[in-house]
Amino acid sequence: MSDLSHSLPEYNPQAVEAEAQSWWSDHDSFLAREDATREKFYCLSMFPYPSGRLHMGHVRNYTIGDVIARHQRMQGRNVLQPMGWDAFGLPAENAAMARGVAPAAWTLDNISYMRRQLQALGFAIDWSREFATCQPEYYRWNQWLFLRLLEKGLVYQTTGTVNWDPLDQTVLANEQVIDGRGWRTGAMVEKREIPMYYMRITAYADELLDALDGLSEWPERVRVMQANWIGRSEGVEIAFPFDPLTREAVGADGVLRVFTTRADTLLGATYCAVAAEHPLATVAARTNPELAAFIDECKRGSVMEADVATAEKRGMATGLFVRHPLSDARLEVWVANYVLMGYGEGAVMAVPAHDERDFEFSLKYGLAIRCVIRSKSGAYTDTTAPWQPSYAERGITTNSEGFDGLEFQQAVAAIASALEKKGLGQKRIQFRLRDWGISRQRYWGTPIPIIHCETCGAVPVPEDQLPVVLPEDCVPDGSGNPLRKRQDFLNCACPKCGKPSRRETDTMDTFVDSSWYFLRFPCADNQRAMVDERVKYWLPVDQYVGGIEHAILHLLYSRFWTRVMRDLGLVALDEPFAKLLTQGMVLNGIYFRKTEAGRLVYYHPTEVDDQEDSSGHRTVVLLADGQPVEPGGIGTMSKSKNNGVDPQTLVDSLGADTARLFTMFTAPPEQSLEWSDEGVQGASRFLKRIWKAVHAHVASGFAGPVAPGALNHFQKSLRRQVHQTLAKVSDDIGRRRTFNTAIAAVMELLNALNRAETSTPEDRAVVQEALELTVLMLSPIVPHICHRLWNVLGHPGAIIDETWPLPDPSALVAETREIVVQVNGKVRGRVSVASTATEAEVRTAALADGNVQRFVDGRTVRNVIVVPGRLVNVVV
RNA sequence: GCCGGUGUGGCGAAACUGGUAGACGCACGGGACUCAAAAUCCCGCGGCCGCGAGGUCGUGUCAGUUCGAGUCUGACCACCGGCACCA
Repeated sequence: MSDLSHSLPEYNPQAVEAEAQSWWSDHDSFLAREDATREKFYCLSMFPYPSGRLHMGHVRNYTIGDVIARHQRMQGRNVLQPMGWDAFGLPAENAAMARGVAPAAWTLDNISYMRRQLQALGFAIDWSREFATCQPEYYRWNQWLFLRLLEKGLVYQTTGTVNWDPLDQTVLANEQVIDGRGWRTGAMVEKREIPMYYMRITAYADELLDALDGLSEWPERVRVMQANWIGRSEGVEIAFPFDPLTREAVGADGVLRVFTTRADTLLGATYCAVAAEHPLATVAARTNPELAAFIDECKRGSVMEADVATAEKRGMATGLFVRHPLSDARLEVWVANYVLMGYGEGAVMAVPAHDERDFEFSLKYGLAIRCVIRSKSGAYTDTTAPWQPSYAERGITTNSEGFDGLEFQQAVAAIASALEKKGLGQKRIQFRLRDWGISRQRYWGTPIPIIHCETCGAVPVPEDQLPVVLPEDCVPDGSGNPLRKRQDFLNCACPKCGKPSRRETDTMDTFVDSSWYFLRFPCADNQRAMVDERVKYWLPVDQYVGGIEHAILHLLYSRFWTRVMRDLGLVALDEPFAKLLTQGMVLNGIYFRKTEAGRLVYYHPTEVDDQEDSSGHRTVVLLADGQPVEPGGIGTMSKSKNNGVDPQTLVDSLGADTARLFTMFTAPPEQSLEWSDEGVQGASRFLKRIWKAVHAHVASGFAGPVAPGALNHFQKSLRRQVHQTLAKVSDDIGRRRTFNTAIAAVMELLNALNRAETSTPEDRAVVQEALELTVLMLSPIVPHICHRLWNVLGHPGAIIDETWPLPDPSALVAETREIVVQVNGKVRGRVSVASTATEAEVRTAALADGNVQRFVDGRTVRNVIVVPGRLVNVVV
């Protein structure tokens, strides 16, 4: 064999990959055609934002999708795996500012580069269906559907809060606000209320929540996150009537409405708190400059929920009062920064004894604490200080006038009905989910099809004037939306009265684009309709693959949008994605130095020497100067941390198959994946081993078919392993989607094959069968090398058109089994018994084992537990 | 802060239904081949005790359930993802 190996052809990934790819392209292998007679499989990976080059997250995402698609194809399904581009968005505008190129040109360049990269990775994509969301042929349907929803009242206009940079006079995205300041100007960011369009996703809240139960093929964690996001809660809306003083200030009679899930604690309310944007706060601020200043300050804060929730609790009394709806006590109204205008009524009743936030707030400002719930478990008897989580438990009402001694449910019911009688409250369901604000004050997006006329107001663009085409030659400069300076875009005639009018310059959230792109792939060539009957054949998406970071927003919006289209009669579908796989992030080491100015400078892992000596002492130095660098742990590959790995370099050096194999082998798909250059080498080494094994085998001629009856013990046992591996790999790829364990099993098999005898024709027949099955099993994962090796093994056809093999059941039968013997739960021996052995025989054999006897000897056997085919536990 | 996840050798991980902890790979150590190196092939590789047979401890921490717990329950700690204008 060593003589032969010198003459074997070398594995040259570039040549092998180019050959396979041109075969696929010459034969249109990936073209998907509708065929009602065949079972379809729509395999979709989340389309990329064309940021410039592929990153490892893309490689991982699309390899997972490709493995599933190719495996399904081999199982005889009619597979559609399309690709498109999520082409609108902020990075194009940032690149435009940095380089002075128009976002359109930048985006299109990126797309053509990244398309070549995807092709070089050998993904089985049907490119005939490709589109980008920045093409008018696509986004016109965003506009069309927007107008349909406007008619139906599912789109409406109201004000929304945005980050405002006072120097640049522009709206900032959350990521453009750094420590409360504009990223370019450094000016303190303000909150500003501006008119925006909203989609009424809350109208579907119940359905979106209930349908989660039916998504049995979605990861549990995604369903839980979505359910919490929708956040249905049953509670009571309570009206606190204005005190005479408040009536005077407001100039009218009225009530302060709050929503609470804890109506049982109503008698413990000692004050009310409203958000800074609440009308009562505005009224009070008119005559109170100090309060006005405080409200102003609150409005300057971040609009992000995380910031609001972690900010120190602050507040100020308004001097206005309301009356307790049951006790008629006078309660003061406070403005508090922990009350969100966007949830419920923008006001809460504060029960310091039984709510942690209210408790903290009342301690700080010396407000009354009134305990009205008695602990069922006896965890506490009063709630004065300090806070314990048990204070918020549901207990028994006490100190609550006529409502004492009731359990949670009864208390809520009794108090709600008392309130209802007085006309001061009723049971209500509240969702945490808010309507979806889709207006963006940005250039690179779908224009909102509205015309503003001085006489007629906001007028929808008539259908025959769609699409409203976005001019593609603008170069944003950071000071507001460049569309506002484009007279040719702005000026138009009012569709109603014909007077000169102005076009809306806001564009749509890019989540609109990604909320229905999967419905467009089946019919991307249709210029007359948004979707057509081909959607019925391909949808739902059978397997959707994408990052866990999309678990809530993108997936929820897509589920909403699909239902909206269903209700417009456009599709006959509730849920767009039958099965979901959320892949983990790709991580790499982080290294940095702190400059004298306190700024962090990040170094790429390849620029750093990171070593640990035998005593565990870690030395990290920069290769360039030998001076120390700080290790920053491990984190998501990103530009900002300078720890990304360019897939292109890897594909150019070791090949696409190595890149694919490494990402599939190193971690299970749902977990995060740590980059390792040594691991990549290992993947490449494995491919070389397979290459060599196949060539070495055929170098001495092809073997005949296996004759199972003629095999000796060793041949049988090897063949059993081959078919066991096939069974495991089929299950791992097809059901469990644990590609890492599938690959590990094939590696084990190859190790066994390399040790196998190859002297007799029977030996060689078993090996030939094993190599053929190995190449078939690996072909979805490393398709290029398998394409070649299949031919080398003597098959004239292409492996992509082969059928997925089935294990031979007769090969799986074993004559003996090894049983583990434990004494008191500790392994003390192993015995080999016939597969057909009875429980009594297994038990006898176990007790007869020498080492087992040592531990049993002289003690009483109390119990013997026999787990058939696995182990025996002797309890003494 | 809230919601979700993760935690196992020097490292990435495996153990799928409560039943042999560490498969497979990486790194490392030893050997073969070589003038030498690389590549390749073979062997070893959780800690401690023991010449060995074997023993003993060990799955983030602390408790619990069980004949038996990485797996189930409760409390806690650390890290990661999302939090509505990044996509």
